[in-house]
Amino acid sequence: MKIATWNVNSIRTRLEQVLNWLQSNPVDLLCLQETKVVDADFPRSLFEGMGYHLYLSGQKAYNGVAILSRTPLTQVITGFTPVLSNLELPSDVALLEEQKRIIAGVVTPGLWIVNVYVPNGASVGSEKYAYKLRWLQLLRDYLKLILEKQATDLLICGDFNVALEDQDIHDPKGRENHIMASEPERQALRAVLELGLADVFRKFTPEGGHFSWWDYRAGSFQRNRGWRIDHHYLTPSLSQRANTCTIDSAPRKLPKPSDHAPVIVELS
DNA sequence: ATGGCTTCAGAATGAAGA
Repeated sequence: MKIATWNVNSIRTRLEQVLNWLQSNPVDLLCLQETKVVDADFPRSLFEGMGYHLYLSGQKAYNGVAILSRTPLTQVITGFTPVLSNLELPSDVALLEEQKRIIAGVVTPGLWIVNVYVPNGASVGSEKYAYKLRWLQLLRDYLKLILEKQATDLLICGDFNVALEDQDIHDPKGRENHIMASEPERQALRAVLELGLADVFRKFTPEGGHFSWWDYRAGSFQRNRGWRIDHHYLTPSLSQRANTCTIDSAPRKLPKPSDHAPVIVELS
């Protein structure tokens, strides 16, 4: 089974590229972020024609996530509240649910897939930064409940907008005050992973210098000045089943690319 | 360089991304 994550920066703008990529890379599951379209306007038909079932959580202009799956998913949920609803909901949950950033479902009995688009956070100390940290806190609560009550195995993938290690950044100088690399962001993501999730890319590639995002500006891709911020995190028994995890930078070389590259994990 | 580029929305020397 192959599972890919890709922040496409608008599915309508990237439609042809995503379709072409799927033709060459017929993954079983494709998790998309930044679809930037309401569900009614999502270009479903060509994906359905390729045999995919679509599960969407989109909004106008910003954010938006989708899962494309060759087999139907069950128990598909969007947002945090379907999982948290039996608990006392935090007072700011409505604010955190406004932005469409999380969708999950069951692939096979006991195997959950979660697709996230973690907030960017703008700049360290900003209001959006606080929102990002709070969002990661709620993500932890959400995953804890799924892992305790529902999942035997879980894979969470997506655009995390955090580089956990300095070697995931082309130039980590000044990273302490840089969005996506500050210590509070790293700690917030580590707290999520402490539930028992591991970065499967590192199982195969211990060294740094591998990136999944390159800024559009200043020729960053051509100079390979990138960041590794798109990840697959797996529970231990699922991680044991992983055979490869690769970043496909080919789509980043095309005209009018997304600024992110797809990341693919293969499980036996 | 509070820059560089790209997207959407809608008419802003815009907001947001990362």
